[in-house]
This record gives sequence, C-alpha cells and structure tokens, in this order.
Amino acid sequence: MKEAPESLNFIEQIIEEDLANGFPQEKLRFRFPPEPNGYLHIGHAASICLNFGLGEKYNAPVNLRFDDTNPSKEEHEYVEAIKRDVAWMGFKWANECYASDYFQQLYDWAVQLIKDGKAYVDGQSSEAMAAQKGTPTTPGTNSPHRNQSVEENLDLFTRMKAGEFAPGTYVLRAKIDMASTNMHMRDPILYRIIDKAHHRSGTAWCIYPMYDWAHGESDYIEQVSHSLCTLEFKAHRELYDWYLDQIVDPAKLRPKQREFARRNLSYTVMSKRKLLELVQNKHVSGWDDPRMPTISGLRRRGYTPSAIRKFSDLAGIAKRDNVTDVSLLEFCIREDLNKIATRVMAVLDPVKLVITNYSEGKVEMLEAENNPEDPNSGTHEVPFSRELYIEREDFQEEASKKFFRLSLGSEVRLKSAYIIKAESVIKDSNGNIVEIHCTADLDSKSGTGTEASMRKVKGTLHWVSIAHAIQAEVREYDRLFLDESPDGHEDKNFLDFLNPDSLRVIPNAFCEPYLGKAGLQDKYQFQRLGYFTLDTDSKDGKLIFNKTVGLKDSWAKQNVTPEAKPQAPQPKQEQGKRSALNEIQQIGKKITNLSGEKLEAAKESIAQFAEEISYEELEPLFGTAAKKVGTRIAVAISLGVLLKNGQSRNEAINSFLEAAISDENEILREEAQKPG
RNA sequence: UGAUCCAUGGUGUAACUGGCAACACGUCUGAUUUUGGUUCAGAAGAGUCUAGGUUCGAGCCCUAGUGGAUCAACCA
Repeated sequence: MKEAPESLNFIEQIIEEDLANGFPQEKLRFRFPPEPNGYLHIGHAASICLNFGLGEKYNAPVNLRFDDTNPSKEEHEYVEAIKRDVAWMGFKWANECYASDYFQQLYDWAVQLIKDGKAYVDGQSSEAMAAQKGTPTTPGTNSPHRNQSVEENLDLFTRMKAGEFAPGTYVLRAKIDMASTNMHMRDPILYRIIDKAHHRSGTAWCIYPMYDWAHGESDYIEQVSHSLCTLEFKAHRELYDWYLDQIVDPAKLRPKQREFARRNLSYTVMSKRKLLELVQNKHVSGWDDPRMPTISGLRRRGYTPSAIRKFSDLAGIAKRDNVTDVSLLEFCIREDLNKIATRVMAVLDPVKLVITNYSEGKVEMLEAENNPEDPNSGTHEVPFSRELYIEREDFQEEASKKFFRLSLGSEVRLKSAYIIKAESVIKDSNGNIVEIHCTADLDSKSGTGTEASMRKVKGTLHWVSIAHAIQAEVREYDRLFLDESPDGHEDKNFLDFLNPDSLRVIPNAFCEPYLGKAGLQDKYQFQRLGYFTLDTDSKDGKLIFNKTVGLKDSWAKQNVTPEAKPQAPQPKQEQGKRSALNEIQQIGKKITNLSGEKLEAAKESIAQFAEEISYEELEPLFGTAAKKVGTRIAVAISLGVLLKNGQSRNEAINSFLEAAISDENEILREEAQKPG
C-alpha cells in the first residue's frame, strides 16, 4: 500500500522540525489571544482552529488569553461573547488568562529595564515623538530624554504609576535604535497613561502596557511554545524577540512567534473596525446579524460548529494573501446540514391549488420521511386535504419541455402524497392566477406500493394544506456586499458596496404543522428550498425562520437569461481555430518527453492541426521562452506547415528559425531546418 | 526612496531531501432519484509571475526583474 502522508501546513512543519531537533513534545503549548474589543469572526475561526487544532493534534494545552491592555476599547461584554463562541465551536481551553493578570510582573520587568539603562521616560508630545520617529525610508532621531539618568527615569516612572501625571504627558520607551529599518525598533513605547477603569483591574492601574510589551511576555509567563499570529505582526517579531532577550531565563522555555496570512472571505469584510462600523451605523442589526461573518452571526443564521471547522480545515493555512470564495463555506454547511436536517415542507410564495376530485372536508395524515440520508431518522405526519398551497413559481400555464413542474395538462407528484394533473386556472381581473384546479390520481398515494403509486412523473412539488398550515416569518439573506472584495479598493469605501437587498423578509410563509414544535437548536430543510433554522427573535406563537443557505439549484442556473450569462458564445469557426492552436500547444508541452513512434505521431498531429491555423495566430508564440522547448518545437513544425502552404518569409520568421537552428535541442534544430 | 513577506488551474491549498503539477470548492457532461437536492460516473481548466543560470532533470536551488501585501497609533 502506498502511504499517503497527510500534508502539513507550514506551521505544522515548523513544529515537526522543532520536535525533530529535540524540542520535547510535552512542552508544546499554544494560545488564542483575542482582544476583547469586538466579536469573533470567521477569520478568527482560522486562528482558533489552528491553535486548538494543534493542541488536539499534539495533545498540548491551549490557553484562551484576553489581550486586555487597553481599557479605553475593551469591554466585558466582548469577553463573554468570545468565550461563548470558542466554546460553541467545540474547543476547550486549558486556562482562561488575561494579560491584565500580569500587570504587576510586567511593571517589575519594566523597572528592571530602566535600571539596566534599556528604557526611559519621555515627556514629549506625541507629535514631537512622531516627528522624531522618521519614516520607513528615513531614519529617526533620538529623543532629548533618551539619555536621562536611571534615577530620573525611575522617579518619573514611579510617579506615572502613582497617577501624578495626566494622560498623554509621559510614556515609558525602550531604548533600542532610532535608525532601525524596522519602525517598531525605533524606541517603542512600553507604557502610556490611560485614565480609564479596566474591566478587570478596575482603577488599580493608570499606566497600561502596549501590545508588544505585554504580548511576548505573556507568552513567556504562560510558557507558550509557539505564538502564532497573523502576518501583519511579522515586523513586530524583532521587537518580540528583543523584549524577550531582556527578561528571559535560559532555563525556561522561550516562546517563538510565527505568522500566517489572515483569511479573507469573498463578499464580506473581516476587520473588527469595519464590522463595528456596520453595527454602529445600523447597517446590520448587531454583531450577530445573520448576514455578518461573525461566529455569532453564522450561528444565528444556522451554521454549525462542524461546518465552520470543516471550512477552516479545507481553506488551510499559508502565507499568501487570499480571498476564499464563500462557495466553499456554503459547501461546508450544506454538506453538514444535508446529513442532519429534518425534511419539512413550507411554501414561501403561495398559490392556491384545489384538487377537484378530492372530497371536501376529508383530511388524510400522510407519512413523510424525516431525512432520506439517515435511515434511522424516522417519519412524521403531514395533513393532506382538498385545498393546498404550492409555490407560485412551480406552476406555468404553458411550459417548455425543460420545465419539470406543474403546467396545464401535465402531471407532477406532490411530495409524499398524490400525483396530480392541472386542469384549469382561475384568474383575477388583472390576469393573475388565483387558483389552480387539478385532479389527483387517487391510486397514486405515496408509499402504498400500488402500481399507480410507483409511476414516474417528471417533477415533484412541495405543498402545504391550507387548513392546517401554520404561519411563519421567513428571512432570506443575500451577500452583504456586492463586491467580491469590498475593502480592496483604495478609491472606494467598503460601505459603497453594501447590498441593498441583503435581507428579504417574507412575513407570511406557510409551513406544515410539524414545524410548530421547532426549537432553536433544530435544523430543517424546507424541501426544494434550502436549510432553515429558527431565529432567536422567535417568540411563543411567532415563528421566525432564517434561511441558512439555499439548496444547489441547477434549474435556476440554466434558467438565467442569455444576456446575464457570463460568456457570450464564440462563433463556431473561431472556436475551431482556437482549439487547433490550443491542441498544438498541448501536444508541444509534452513532446520532449516522447521518443520513437510516439514522437513521430505527436509531430504528425501537430502538423495536422497546423493546417487549420493562421500565421497571425502563430506569430505570438515566436516569443516563447527559450526553455520551453516543447512549445518551440510545436511552433517550428506548425511554421513549417504554413511556409509549405505559401506563407512568405519575414523577419520574425527568420529570427525565430535562426534561434531554433542553433538551439541545443536536436528535435528543434531538425524541425527548424526543414523549411530551409 | 528603505525594510520585510508573498507569487502554483476561476478560488483555496498540496507537491517531504530537485524526478511526467495533486486535492477540494466552483464549472460542464451523463446516470440514479417521490427534493432540478443527495449519491454515482466522467470532463474541461495550470507549462507553477518574467528573463537568465545551476542540473541528466527545477514549481522547488541561484541571479536579476515584475507584480502584490505589510511597516511611521500613547490600537491590537
């Protein structure tokens, strides 16, 4: 058996390498370090799955650490939301940690830095410091306070902590290198004064550590072995390491930071700042609006943890910029829901259907499969009667043979019920159909095993009995933005791309009565429509369903109007020609791998295809890179054919052949000499 | 104008120390189907950004370009 080693992402490769170099596996430790200033989104899911996935894979602890070093932006509400989301995704953290728990240790280390002459208090304005910082292309200049005495720095820093100074008046800076090409090394700030109560430490502190100072040291305190973050922190790594250098005990584990590319999803935005803007400006109903790419939004919409984990798994981890197509996410949720969702019937846009040969007042309870994918899922009852609703778009008075649904004179099956035939329609004064009259084949009842019940008909429709239907509100969602990459345009604001039709509310959908017992956790498939789940806005007596995702719909696809179709059909002749050239290139690709009869056969077929192409098509290929010998051979053969057929020599031809004749490839030389 | 990172089908990722570019989504056929879903069978689509070089052999190594991203918050 051929062993197919599962391929590792580059982070896993780094860990495997460390392990191979003697790093003890039991010391592996990871962390997921969100700042509690917003809700988690599908991009965070990548990081969560990476870190916790690594924890599961190597049986290593993973901490949930809140990077709460800035009380002016952080709130307890976010802490709770984040914990809920991570837990919902099915991960268990080893410890719940807070950077704020390390404030004293961080302060003590900072004092040590001052004593070591590695940090100083700067009392300049932020503008002055920014000016001294230089730019990425020009070095900065030293602060006038850079060489203050240790005593003075200590005194100032103590008084900063004591609350003697106003916010913005003093900062503690590391003394590194104002001329570094890395901006983060130009005497970065360790502490600033913030006059705000912290969600955990309250008013115990008025100086707060900056991210860089807190993060690496927190990793060190927790003995995190691999500190994984997104690529925008790459430039911070040098500082991360510098800070560690100042305080690390060689006997203890020294964390290392590695960076991966953040995951982007098409037709949405993935920055907390922008998501917050959507929430604050009421473009959505909140962080958990089902259109949001947040974990809580996806949950409310009906996504499952396993679908999100599958998505993270399929999307992978790498270092290049990416925009993953939402269709991958949709694939993941459909795949999961197909296995678990209970099949029911609901009509969103109803038209009345009367079965004229079915007794008035008669009601039958029919049996409907809960889930054909799961033989153990059982059945439930659906009431059937003379008057039903079907979907308006499932009926056309006259239809083409491609339309598998109901039309006058044609037969369809009503799912789990009878085969019916449309006989006539009743219209209102505007010509709108208000009723469809049909007859049922009363021997064709589903599941009876009669010959009539086994008949094959073109289509199957979903329906509900009018007398028994329960009403529900249904919310259908479309992409929040109309552009694939709404924040990818320098000249335009992402809000310009908001989709005005991202929410469609159907106030009165008709559902089969079974849905009356729906609970918030239940997943349903409204047959032929899509997957639905109860929204948290639902109350007793008021059902509200969210459409999680539609079923794949190949009918809708082939039904799009010709002008809406992406590619205009090419004229036939053109296509023929193009494919001839294409064939030549295809054969050429592999020609250097061939020999003997196969080689001769390949040359022959190139020559044949060459009969169909024009010189104008071929000429661009003269510029083919020298190393692509196969293509050049194919071009030489084709050119030979064209010349034989009367193409006259020109400079381009001559220089191409000249180069070919002096090439080191024998086949190419041979073919290039033939026309001569 | 500097530093750093990245570049493989439409999209996202693979290709272990160089050996005929793979997987998934998407797209398109066909079969099955009481969901135009699912399932099954199959197809198209990439010379791995460009040009050189090393090598018997390069997506992978080297050089030079090109393109994109990131970096100058008392944010993280």
